[in-house]
Amino acid sequence: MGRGNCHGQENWHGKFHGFGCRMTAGREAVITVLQGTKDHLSADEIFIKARRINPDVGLTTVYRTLERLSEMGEVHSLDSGDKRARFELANNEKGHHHHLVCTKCNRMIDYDDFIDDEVKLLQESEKKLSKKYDFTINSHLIQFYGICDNCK
Amino acid sequence: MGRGNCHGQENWHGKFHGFGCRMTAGREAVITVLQGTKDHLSADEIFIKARRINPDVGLTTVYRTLERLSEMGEVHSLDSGDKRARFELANNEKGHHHHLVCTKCNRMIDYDDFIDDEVKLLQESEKKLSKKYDFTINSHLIQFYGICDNCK
DNA sequence: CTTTTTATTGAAAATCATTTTCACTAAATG
DNA sequence: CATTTAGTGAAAATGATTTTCAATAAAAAG
Ligand SMILES: [Mn+2]
Ligand SMILES: [Mn+2]
Ligand SMILES: [Zn+2]
Ligand SMILES: [Zn+2]
Repeated sequence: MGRGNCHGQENWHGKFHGFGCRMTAGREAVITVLQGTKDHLSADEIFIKARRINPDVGLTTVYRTLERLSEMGEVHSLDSGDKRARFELANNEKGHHHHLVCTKCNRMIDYDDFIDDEVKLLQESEKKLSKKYDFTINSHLIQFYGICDNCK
Repeated sequence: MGRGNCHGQENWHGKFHGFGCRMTAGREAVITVLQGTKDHLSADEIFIKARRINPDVGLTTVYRTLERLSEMGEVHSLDSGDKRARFELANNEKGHHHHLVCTKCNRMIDYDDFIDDEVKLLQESEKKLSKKYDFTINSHLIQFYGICDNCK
């Protein structure tokens, strides 16, 4: 029956190879952690979970892997207002979404409601702004800040 | 002719007093710097400019003043993607605006074009999202990321 | 104008997430 | 096997921000 890679699983080995990189045990652990959570984890939190999968992984490798994956466009680095970065897979089942950010516990809540309207408006703005300010727009950020249900 | 404070100048002494704080030479220097620039300066950049006004000001005082003013709602702390925070007066002649952020030089460019449409959409989203997610929304952030005219 | 109270200060040390260094290992290639 | 190059963990370095602490200045009280 062919050679693996059924069930829509991603060919990470191939993706890395395309960037002149190798798929290693450490990187696999980091990716497994990212695939196995709905949260927006910090490097440190990813490190702890990755260690449960492979106790040999070092924090340095977690940072390096996250940076590599960001460069490859496979991971998004998020700012929760906390001083540490948080990460999520770019291509997850959630699709394009924005975040509600709790200023008390720094939790980031996904939402994709009304996002089509938001994106449509942003695209119109982008077109006009990029012309007016001679500014090449590559991406946008929308976040709402406040207090989450847990925190009130 | 009364006692000062004509010409729409703000009564900083009174503002601080209202928060149980004192108006000092260091704080005045920081505020003067913020009032005198159109840029979005880092703490360090504010420190350097403040020193030209009052050579006795310390970097610590700059940080403390910026935090105090943020608590008072008089200063906005901004994230340029750079690792250091940038600051602007909350009540400046610019009014409510958003930013284009250059990912190459980290410059933040003000814009208020089309902002009414943006804000209107955001307010509608806010209403629905806060109900659906039981999330109390206090503020929002919109930024566009890309390459500024200087950098291309 | 004193005295007392309390906020503010600068310098130096501490914090803490992230990055860099370095000597070593593992993978790929021939 | 021999060579080349990517990847590694531990420890050290970095750099923005915060904290500590003893000294000072402003406000309030007398
Ligand atoms: Mn998300
Ligand atoms: Mn601005
Ligand atoms: Zn919360
Ligand atoms: Zn630029």
